[in-house]
Amino acid sequence: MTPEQLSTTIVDALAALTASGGITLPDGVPTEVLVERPKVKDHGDYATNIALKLGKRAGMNPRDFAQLLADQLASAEGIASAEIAGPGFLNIRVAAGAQGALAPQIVAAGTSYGTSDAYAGQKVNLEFVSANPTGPIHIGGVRWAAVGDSLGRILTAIGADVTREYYFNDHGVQIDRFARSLLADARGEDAPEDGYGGQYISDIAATVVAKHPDAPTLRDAEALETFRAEGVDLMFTEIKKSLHDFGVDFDVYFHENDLHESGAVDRAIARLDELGMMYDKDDARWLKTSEFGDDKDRVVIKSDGEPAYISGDLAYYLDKRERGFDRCLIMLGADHHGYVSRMMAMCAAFGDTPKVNLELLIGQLVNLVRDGQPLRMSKRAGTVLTLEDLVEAIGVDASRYALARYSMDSMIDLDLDLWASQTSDNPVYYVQYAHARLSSIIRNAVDLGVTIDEATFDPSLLAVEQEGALLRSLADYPKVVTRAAELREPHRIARYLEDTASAFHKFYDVAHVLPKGDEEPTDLHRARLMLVAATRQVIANGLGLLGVSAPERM
RNA sequence: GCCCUCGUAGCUCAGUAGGAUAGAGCGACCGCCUCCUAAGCGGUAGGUCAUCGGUUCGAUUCCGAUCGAGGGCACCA
Repeated sequence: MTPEQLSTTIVDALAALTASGGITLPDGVPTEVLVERPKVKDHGDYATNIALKLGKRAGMNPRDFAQLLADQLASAEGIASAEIAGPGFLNIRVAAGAQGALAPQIVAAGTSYGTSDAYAGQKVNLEFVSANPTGPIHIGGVRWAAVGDSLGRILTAIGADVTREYYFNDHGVQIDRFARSLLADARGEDAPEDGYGGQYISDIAATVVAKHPDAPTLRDAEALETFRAEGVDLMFTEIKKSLHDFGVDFDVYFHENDLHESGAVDRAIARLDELGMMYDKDDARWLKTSEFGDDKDRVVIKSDGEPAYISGDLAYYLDKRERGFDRCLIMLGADHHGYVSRMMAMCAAFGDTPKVNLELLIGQLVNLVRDGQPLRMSKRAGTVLTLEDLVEAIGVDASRYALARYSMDSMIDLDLDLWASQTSDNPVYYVQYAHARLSSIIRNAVDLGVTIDEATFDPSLLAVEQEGALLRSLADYPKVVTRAAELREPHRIARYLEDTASAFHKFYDVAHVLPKGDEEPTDLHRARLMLVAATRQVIANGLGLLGVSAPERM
């Protein structure tokens, strides 16, 4: 019995009551009922406030309504008891057998347990990281790498056709600065005032010179072009590699330059012109974003005839839509939140629906802390904290878990000492340890001749309180995945795994799974082993959604 | 000045499709290893859910104001 099944059971009971004339619902019987896990254990396995919601509509005291529903539910299959509490809550206990039946279902479903078809048929474009190729991925971008990739996995799990996309800003002044910084380094000059510093600039410059020994001595324009082209290429390759090593691979690397060279920008502007969204003023061309909630209109073509930055965004968005994406999600740091209203306005100007066809996910920034002191970085000074630095300090698993574990709305201070520690302070180990313990039990079961078999499995044997709690936790998983996907909140998966790992450790503490000493395997051993196998599957599936490994041994 | 996010236990953070006694980990204190991994489990202590007001039968959750923290407000990219 999962919460979803219980919801259905309650809906059926409401329908039966309506049919028998016991209650009258003016708006009809709801299609689903909110079923919660009560905070207080004494309140039962599940609770619903449906009587409070519907009582008034039915013209009844909520408690009377709840009483009728409780009586009806008492005879429903899988329900052990239904009691009224407080103003009209219904506290429900599920029969032990009904709960335990889930375990073999999970084992049979395997990696597909928790997946659904909620987003089946939807083409989703997920853009994240998109760091400029002017330096290594720094700490600001790493959060999106971890969270974005995880979100991609989660959306895939609910049936979406996900394309991970990286927008490569290889056009404009930042690239010029990068090229000038490389050239200056190669010529042994100081870095330009507005340029980039750091060892990586010297390394790249040296690599370019090794390939083109005469590059520094060329005329400025030619030299710059050489360093630009080669430098961007090297940086691009390096960024791809470090992301790959982090477990993040993109389906599409989209180059901004292509938009300008292919005429896509002109086409997008022409399209908006047709829609009557453009006008000329002060020798510039403007987009009427203020008609759709932006603070003011935005310049698309500057008075000098050059396209403004937003022109690339217009073309890029249109391109995504023309490639057939129903939903375009873009993950950005808090320093970009000012773009939200203009991007939404741009979406509306094209005649699309903001927040449906285009969604901007804004996440707060990350600070690294070591020995209680924040680590400050400066691009100019070259003290850049990179993805590699983080991985070197705490490893890929801990990095990804730590970054995905918190709500994107909250700023996080990542304590490197904590996340590097191999102790219980460290949440990623707590979850991974549960998986290792589960794996160990399953390994040992083979040696002891305990096997799982759905045909002989007796769910009613899983009657200990901690077994019920663990089963209910496993039953929550599909809903957690759906919620995480719909709310774009991967951290819910991590928190869920911690809860489930906790439920397992508690179960482990009170229920010995395998036969001790010379004991012969019993049905109870086999039933518990089934629960262990189901739990391991769920934790492995959840860790998979976070891109974190599920170790067999620790 | 305007806009966005946040403010929950000593610390780091969950939770709010309005609900019953607000949760976890860490830190502190006290316990638990002849048998499946003690990277674990149990217990104690710790809160006016920033403040004030509003809506509601009911607000940590929704709305408004105030205070505090971070970020952002170009014909830059």
